[in-house]
Amino acid sequence: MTDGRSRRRVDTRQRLYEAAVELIAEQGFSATTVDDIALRAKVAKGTVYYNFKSKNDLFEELLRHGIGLLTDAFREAVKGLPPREAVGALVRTQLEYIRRYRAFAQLLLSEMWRTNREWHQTLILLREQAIGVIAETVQAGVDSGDLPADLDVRVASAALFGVGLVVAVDWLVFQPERPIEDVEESLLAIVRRVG
Amino acid sequence: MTDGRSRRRVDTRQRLYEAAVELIAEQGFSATTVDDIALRAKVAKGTVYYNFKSKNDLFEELLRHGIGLLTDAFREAVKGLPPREAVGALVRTQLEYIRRYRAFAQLLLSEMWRTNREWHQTLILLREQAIGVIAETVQAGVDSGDLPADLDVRVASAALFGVGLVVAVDWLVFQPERPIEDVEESLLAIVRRVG
DNA sequence: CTATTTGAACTGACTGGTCAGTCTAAAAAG
DNA sequence: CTTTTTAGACTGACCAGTCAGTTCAAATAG
Repeated sequence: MTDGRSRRRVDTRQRLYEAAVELIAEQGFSATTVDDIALRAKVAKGTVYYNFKSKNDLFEELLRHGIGLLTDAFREAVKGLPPREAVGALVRTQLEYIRRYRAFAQLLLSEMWRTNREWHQTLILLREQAIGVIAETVQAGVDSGDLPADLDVRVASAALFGVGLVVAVDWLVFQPERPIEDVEESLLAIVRRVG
Repeated sequence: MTDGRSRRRVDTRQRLYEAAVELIAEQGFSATTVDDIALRAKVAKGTVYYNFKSKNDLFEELLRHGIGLLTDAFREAVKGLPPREAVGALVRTQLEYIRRYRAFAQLLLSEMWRTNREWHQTLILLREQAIGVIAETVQAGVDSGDLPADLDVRVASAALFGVGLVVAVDWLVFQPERPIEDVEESLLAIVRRVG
């Protein structure tokens, strides 16, 4: 499990993830070649195909991996918090995540609303997963009376997720010099109605 | 060029725009081939190259065309309106625009925050153009005291633009059966703090 | 301790297909 | 007449995926 062999393999896969995520964030999936990815990961092309069954497969696993980290962070952030504070915690967690995994967030923003791609079904599932955690929190808020009873939980949660993504990525791409506090404040100001 | 002598040519270009925008919205720029575009536009491949100097060029002109329409609509919408109502009018206009030019909005959402593509500079300029109109309105609101004086006009305008885009496209892609009124309401609820 | 074996991990040249862009000659439109 | 469109063959670059061969690290034997 953790002997030298598999440690090496895990390491290689990690390097491939990192190379792929950066390139795809910048150029998009189709414009990124497997040779590019291998080159940036400092690995032979064959190694990519030893570790993943196709370019598509690499990308799907990448999506799973990245969104898995995000939903874990969400769950951790709201654990034991009362509804009112929980929504704020989700926003801060998302922002923190996007700052840390900037390239992944950029990639997600670009590919999330694309239909007609092989991985679209996977993405729908993963989206459900992430928004699901938000929805639980929002629902708890509605139940406890902290949030308005007529709030459409599904729509509000999806909007919350999308808004955070777009505002944060816009910040990273077009105004990276602004401190994160400003962005957090803007985002919370926009979202205060819901949260 | 557009003075009636070439009505036929304008028509062909329009058909090419429409074909390209749909395909690129679904699949992305790189995954869309020139042959596909020509086929869908019911035009010979050579005609594409008679009208545009390259695939890239076609795409850039498409961006200019689409964002031009949006900024025109923005300007028209706020003409003569007091600041308070003007922001609401912008939101409604953007939503209306996205409903009408769904594919273009989807494409914009996917390509807007991509760096390292040939058209990135063009996109920055066009973004400035659209957000500029919003910023004028927001600034007028701040000046007139309708909006808080400490509001960062630039950030707020960019957020407004991005939020509208992502919420509307999310609606079109994932919940198309919902009536537009719901979405407008959600969006206005989210944005009420700013507008 | 050193030598040998094993299978997992990795390599990179190669293949078959795809695609942007070119070109032609001729037809259609205005 | 000129401008625009057609049909489609062609080229050269590029690229996903393959595969026969190599390296490596750990296990086992001597």
